[in-house]
Amino acid sequence: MTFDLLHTDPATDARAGLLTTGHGQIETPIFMPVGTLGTVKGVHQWELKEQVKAQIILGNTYHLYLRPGMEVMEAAGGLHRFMHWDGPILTDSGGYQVFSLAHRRKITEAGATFASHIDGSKHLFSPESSLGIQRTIGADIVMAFDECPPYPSTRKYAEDSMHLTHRWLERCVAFLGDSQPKYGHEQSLFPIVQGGSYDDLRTRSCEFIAGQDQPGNAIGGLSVGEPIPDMYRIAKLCCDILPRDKPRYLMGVGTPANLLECISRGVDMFDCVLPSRNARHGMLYTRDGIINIRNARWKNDHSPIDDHPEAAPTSRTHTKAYLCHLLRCGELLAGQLATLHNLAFYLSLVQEARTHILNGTFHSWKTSTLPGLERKR
RNA sequence: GGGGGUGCGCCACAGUUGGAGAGGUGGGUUGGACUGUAAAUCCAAUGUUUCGGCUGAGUAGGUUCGAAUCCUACCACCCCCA
Repeated sequence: MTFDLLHTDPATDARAGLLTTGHGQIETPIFMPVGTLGTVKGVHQWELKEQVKAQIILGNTYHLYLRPGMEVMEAAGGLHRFMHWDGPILTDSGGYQVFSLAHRRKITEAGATFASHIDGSKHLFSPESSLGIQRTIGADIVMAFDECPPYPSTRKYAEDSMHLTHRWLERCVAFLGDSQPKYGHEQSLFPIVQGGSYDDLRTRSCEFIAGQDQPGNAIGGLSVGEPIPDMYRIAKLCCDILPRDKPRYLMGVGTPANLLECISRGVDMFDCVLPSRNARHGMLYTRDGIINIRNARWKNDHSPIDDHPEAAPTSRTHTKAYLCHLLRCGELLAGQLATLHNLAFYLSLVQEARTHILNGTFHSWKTSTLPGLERKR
């Protein structure tokens, strides 16, 4: 994998780059739709490519390991072939499930033992097993197995957890060095910075992670309930330390405004379930603010969902009243149209940011764009 | 025409051996939440009020200390027979 840093905005730390993987190129800054179980919920792969203009999507190690399981995955020839997606894929390591399924797991030095949320059966996720699974899934970017600690965490917990994540990282690096890709394309490891909301821990973690000299670096443990100013402060602190010549991935972030703020602090890659999950729950993101399309006020509004030229084609041809109706009726097409809308919006927003970075107009564009994004309509 | 059954809140359903309940479940409606997806999920409100209460179980009576519950009449709906 290679990363070409094309331009850095003079007024901010925003960067435009080009990431080249075994399954094609990614223009950064980029937003990566989350496709936990080998599908971005409600959206077909054709639509992802043609309408959303997704350049890379996520899969999840923990979830794909439980279902369909690695026997099926290997027989399918990996996730790209299994789900018929020929673009780049990044897999999360299961580290987020250490956080989100905390009540179902136990952490030891060896790894995290989960009681499956499906049938209660016990499974050990270790740095080695997580990376082994990610070898079988065949993602282009594989994530280190980490502990994502909750917010708030005591300093002692955050520090111990950070050291554990660091020790696990060394095992991830060793395992990857001792194993081979299964499907003939390169797999690149991204280590993950932890350290909770403690600046000195974050600094130490960034230095340790950078020292591993992997193809890219990730910032984890944010967007877990901390105040937004803390998220921004830590994102900046990390970006200031993590190497310039490698992509920086802020995991699990965020709202459209979060994206612009973090792009301006030097983040290159994002993923988040908000645009897809919230879409299914009726929340639409637009340049003019946030719409809860279920609200009574849209019931008889026959204007397009979004008439912006970069909006999803289905958002220009279908009306708010129609989507409101579908959602209230629980129709499957509602989730599809709403998800297409939000993901296309996210991708066009970061693409527009990229254009402005390359043109040197990012700062003023960001300043004028931000207020509209978080308005409630 | 005869017999049987059922009637409550926006709707449906369930429940009641006489000790009220502005209660239950589901739906609808009106809002809200959601940040490396246990989420097409979850939460709240949904008679009226001057926030003290008030009114309330088809309608009108009756029995009773006390009735949504028992009795009578009527009304509505459902089922069976003709």
